Amino acid sequence: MATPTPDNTRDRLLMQAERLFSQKGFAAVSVREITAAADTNLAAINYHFGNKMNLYLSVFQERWVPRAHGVRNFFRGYLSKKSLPQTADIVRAFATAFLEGAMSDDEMRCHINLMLRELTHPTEAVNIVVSEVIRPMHHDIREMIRPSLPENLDIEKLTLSIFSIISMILYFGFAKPVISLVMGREFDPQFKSRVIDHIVSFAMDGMNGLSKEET
Amino acid sequence: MATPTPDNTRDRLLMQAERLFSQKGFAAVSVREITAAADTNLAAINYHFGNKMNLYLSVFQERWVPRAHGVRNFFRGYLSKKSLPQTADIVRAFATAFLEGAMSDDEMRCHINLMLRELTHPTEAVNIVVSEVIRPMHHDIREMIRPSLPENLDIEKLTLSIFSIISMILYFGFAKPVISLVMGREFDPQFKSRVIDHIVSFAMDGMNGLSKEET
DNA sequence: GTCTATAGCAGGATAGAC
DNA sequence: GTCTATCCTGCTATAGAC
Repeated sequence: MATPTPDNTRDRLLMQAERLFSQKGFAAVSVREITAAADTNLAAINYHFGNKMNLYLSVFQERWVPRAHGVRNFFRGYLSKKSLPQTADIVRAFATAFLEGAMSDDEMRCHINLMLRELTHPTEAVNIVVSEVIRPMHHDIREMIRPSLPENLDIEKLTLSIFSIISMILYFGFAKPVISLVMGREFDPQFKSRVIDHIVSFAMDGMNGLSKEET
Repeated sequence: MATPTPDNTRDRLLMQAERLFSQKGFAAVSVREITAAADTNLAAINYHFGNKMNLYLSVFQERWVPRAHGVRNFFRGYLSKKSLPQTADIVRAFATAFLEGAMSDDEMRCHINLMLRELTHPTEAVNIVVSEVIRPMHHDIREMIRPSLPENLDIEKLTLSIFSIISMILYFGFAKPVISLVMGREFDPQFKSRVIDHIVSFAMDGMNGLSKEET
């Protein structure tokens, strides 16, 4: 099975809570709904996590962060096939890790939804998201790309470009339904790889500007 | 005053509802909170809108859509200064309309939050968002840019590029706090105009690929 | 149109048996 | 660790006075 149901109550609660929170948001999910989905009793959340908010934070600590590390490892594994990765390889690895690697569509949607919710409407969990994942991710990419670029490069420009790449990957990840609607095309594997090609070529051309001297 | 308090109860409800829904989301806001903020009684929402969900939809119809049209008008006004707008002008007008034109920071944040929430967690309101705003916006931009591009252009590529531009503008709009955190820099007007310059140059270079012949 | 009062129910949390 | 029973608060929605 892709996601075997844990035999331990605490883990079942975490798993179902993550699924439901990512679909509906913190406020829209009741503890009754979670405990029913996890096939246990109403008191289980308070016993294992103290309260609902603490369960939400635990979802980030114990499920979201490890999965983000999974994406990071997929990204690194994808890159390690190349002996001397060029910038295009790095961007492709990153886009691939998010859009078709590392996990199933549903899992990715769940993962991105939780993150987006925290970015648009921060709770305490945003600190985990930024410090454990977003900041290290930026650091990784920046240091990987930097060697291919001029030494006197404006670091701020590079960082803005990385944000641009992330913005595209996130948007093409979460706005799939809208994109399908506007383009009149299913988001099937063929289209997905077309999107990745687009992101890579758009980003590579976009980053050309980094090497140009500008006053 | 920037946002004069309407003397009519219905409009006060719409105004406060929009503010609160955009900050916390539909489920996290209670009708008590809205009616209190609108300085009226608990029954007012049911009287004027029937129920809470209908109030939410009315916010989109009567406040969100008109404001989106305001952004569109700002965009067009900005462009009309140029007699023959080039693609760079169009992208700059679009980014400027979202990031520093048309409305205050708070109003823009409110506007984008409502939209993002619908894109990531659609309710009935997503139909309004896509059909009234996103689709027409794509159409406008596509038809404006097209004359500067080769006739045999792959329309799908152009559409993907427009999505990329939108993704950057949205991301730089909603992830401001995270960007400030990662870059260690305030999102002041100076930085904002730097961001717009970045988006324009990244997008222009990114779209270079459109003219190139590719098999 | 506006308000008070309240019905009727779902929410999170807890106590205490097993 | 697990469960049932229950508390009490807060919710949406409505009835009916003014």
